[in-house]
Amino acid sequence: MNIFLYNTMYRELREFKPLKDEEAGMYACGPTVYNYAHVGNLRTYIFEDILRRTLAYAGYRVTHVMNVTDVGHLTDDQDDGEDKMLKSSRETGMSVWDIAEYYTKAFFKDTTRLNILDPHVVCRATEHIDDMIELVKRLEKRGHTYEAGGNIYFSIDTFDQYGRMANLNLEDLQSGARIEVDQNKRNPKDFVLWFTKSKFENQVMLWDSPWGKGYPGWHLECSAMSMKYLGEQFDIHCGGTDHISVHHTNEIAQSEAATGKKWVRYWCHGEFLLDDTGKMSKSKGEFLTLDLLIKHGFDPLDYRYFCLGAHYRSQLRFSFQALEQAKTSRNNLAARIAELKKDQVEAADTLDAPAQAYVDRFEAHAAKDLNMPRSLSELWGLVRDSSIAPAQRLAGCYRMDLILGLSLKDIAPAGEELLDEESASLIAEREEARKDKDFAKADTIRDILQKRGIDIKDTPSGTVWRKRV
RNA sequence: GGCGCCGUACCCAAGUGGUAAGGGAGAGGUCUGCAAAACCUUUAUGCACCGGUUCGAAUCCGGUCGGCGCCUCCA
Repeated sequence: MNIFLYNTMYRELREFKPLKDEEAGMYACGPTVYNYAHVGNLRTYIFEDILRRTLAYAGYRVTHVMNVTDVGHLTDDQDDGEDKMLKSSRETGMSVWDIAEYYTKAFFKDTTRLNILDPHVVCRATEHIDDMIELVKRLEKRGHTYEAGGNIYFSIDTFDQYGRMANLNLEDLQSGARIEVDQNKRNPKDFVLWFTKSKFENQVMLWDSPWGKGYPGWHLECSAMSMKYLGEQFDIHCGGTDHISVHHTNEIAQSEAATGKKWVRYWCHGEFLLDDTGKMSKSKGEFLTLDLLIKHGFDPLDYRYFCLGAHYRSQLRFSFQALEQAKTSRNNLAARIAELKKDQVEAADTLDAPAQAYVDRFEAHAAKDLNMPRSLSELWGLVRDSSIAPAQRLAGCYRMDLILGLSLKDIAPAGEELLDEESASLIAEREEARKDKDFAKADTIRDILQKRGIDIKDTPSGTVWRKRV
């Protein structure tokens, strides 16, 4: 299985060839834990999960590293704006450390519910300050830094290829210098590596450094931690599309300037999920969280399925109507899987040619830049191909689910779902009514059961029911 | 201003040179006490519009109109 990924660095699909045979190292930009994740954030982690699962499916030993940004950062490099962690702390009365802990837990609770596999390494910025300081020292030694106004800056003019991935034109950037306000910067796109002057009162996250007590610039952690866990050169770095022009651009500059080596081989970026107003934001009060979707009656996997319906590099507009359609579709899929499992049918150990043909196409679509809409379409094709034996179809579906992550194995066989007593007695009562030809009563009970999430089917061989997923 | 993207059926959404995947919704049929499910049939001679290239274009090129994202902490 040869995987092709769209590489932002070259703006084209390129075959994935890892640094080391059989191994794939990937670093994913993780959350800043000052608030709950919104579903737009989560879309990106679903994309990364698909990437990871596809690599593993293809036989690579994957090392998936993700950072957790638990250091408060300025809202921009101009030293204005607010520190998000501090802001959250002030608003909730919790300490910044507790805030970080609380939202980190909330984040992983969400990802777990979405069947997103835990990264092999989760690294917290606050636990890697020494590594960041070491990196700044290396940059200092190589002449890429300068001190001004108490802060240590990275000088982008000392790095040849600055802005290459983002197609930034340095002269255009320079011309914008006149309107910049930070007099400390030699070039307006220079960025801070280490702050020693905090304008914030109550700044509690401070560390000693050769340049004084302070805290790291926000690009630093990803460079320092990714290299620590994956080496100075590694295969894949991914994140949201918004990171291309600033965050990743600066990471590349400081990483490659420090080592003198090419850093990352494949850059993969997930597109945004939009809401009605366009961009999703956390600053508008209530925003779309996974919990909110659950409150509206959706299963987290409905959202995962919804995301699978669009390609990760396409913007996707969120709407409850579209999510509702995804939910229905997933439910129908589960019903078919349940039907295949009926009568103790087990997945076959090996695939015959007809089922394998579907799996082959599925793999081809996944391998071509993670085309989940197409892959999903092959799943549907297999599921409803009645010329193929249930055991074969099941086996094929399970294979596909290794990448899709829809928990198809967990679906109970038709008629074997757990049922609460009340529903069970309602079903029995309805049976009686039908025997007595009291169809009005039977239909009323059927409606009640419907509302409880139980579908009723009267077949020639008796009544069967199914719990919607 | 710089970078980039999109406009495909009623809805969501793939497809980037060879004649429109899939899902949701709808319609007809078989079945049923009625339903549901399942199965069969069905819903874009056309992919914003106008030109061009080509044997052939939703796909390439040019233009027009419309919509969007990033560039500032954000996935």
